[in-house]
Amino acid sequence: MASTKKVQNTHIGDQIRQLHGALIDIVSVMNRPQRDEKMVREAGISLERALFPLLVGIERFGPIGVVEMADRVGRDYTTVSRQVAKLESLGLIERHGSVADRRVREATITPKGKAMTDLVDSARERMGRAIFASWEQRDVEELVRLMRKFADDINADTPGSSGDTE
Amino acid sequence: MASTKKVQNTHIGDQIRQLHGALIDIVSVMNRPQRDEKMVREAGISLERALFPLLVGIERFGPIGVVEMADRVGRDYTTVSRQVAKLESLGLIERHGSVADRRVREATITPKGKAMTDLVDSARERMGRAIFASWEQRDVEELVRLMRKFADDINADTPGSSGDTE
DNA sequence: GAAAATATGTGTATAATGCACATAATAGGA
DNA sequence: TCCTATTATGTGCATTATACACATATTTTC
Repeated sequence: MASTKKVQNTHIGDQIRQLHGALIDIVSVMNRPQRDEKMVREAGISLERALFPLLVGIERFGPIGVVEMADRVGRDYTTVSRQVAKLESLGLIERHGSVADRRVREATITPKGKAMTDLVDSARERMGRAIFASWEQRDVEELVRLMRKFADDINADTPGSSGDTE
Repeated sequence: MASTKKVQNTHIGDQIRQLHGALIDIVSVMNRPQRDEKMVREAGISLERALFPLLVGIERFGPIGVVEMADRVGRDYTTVSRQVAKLESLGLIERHGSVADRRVREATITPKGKAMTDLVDSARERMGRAIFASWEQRDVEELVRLMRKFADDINADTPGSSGDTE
């Protein structure tokens, strides 16, 4: 029991390091703003760098309030408040007071905003297809399954929005 | 839900969407600055938000020049130039002219900087252990293997540093 | 060796960010 | 019910981050 556990402990430490390394590499590619921005600019629309993640987040998680969104992107909610207002003024999102809680002004993507995220989505899908073309179907399925599981667990492990203040 | 395998094209599109969603969730957790910053602050050191990714990148990829680093984090190299200079003035990294190319001033992490990244590393390992405690050993191995494979392929697919400049 | 390309750095204007503070709505207890 | 604490949102303001224009040093190419 003891010796097995010990070996396993060092092993999992190594695995966590490897996993983190892979994530850094992936995010590194995702971070290159040229891809998204260039594409969007070619579509005749210009959007500030910091606004894009918010637009994508609203498309994905909307209707969503400012505070929850801020927690997701890891920025102060006052910052997000301004940026969401900007997205609204650009006509890319809409906001309506929540019926359940009238303090919340829930943001939803508009068709105009959706058109922009669709552009990026299709580009991402093209890239994904190119990458997975050489993969075993089973490996793709496993990657999706395990990545989803990992995301769920890491989210569950995190106290989320309320436990981490200060 | 739908009958599997039949239309592989739509299936892979769906898988890519799921994968992207999982990645967003994971990055969302990684993005929460509270964890890293709070920990570092508790260690008696205060470090600006934007400097941390650079420090981690230098620890991981160093010795590395400004331009390559900028490409990795997706910021203009003039921005990175200033921030790397700041890290240097804080004694967290060192820079020496490359012998192969004297234009390049390669940045390397110092023991003081390493102590900071080690703090975060150990916190990440603790979190990872907590999450994977309930996982099948085989699933962990598969996640690591496939995530690494995915990172490699996505990096290979990307033209890298030079092919994307406007 | 001259010209083009590359790595780095600085000046400057603009955008982003966060803190202090304010307002409105909800929740919970007396 | 009223009173207080909490939460969601927004604004004023100072600071930081960012990127473009420009400059310098070095390498590469022809």
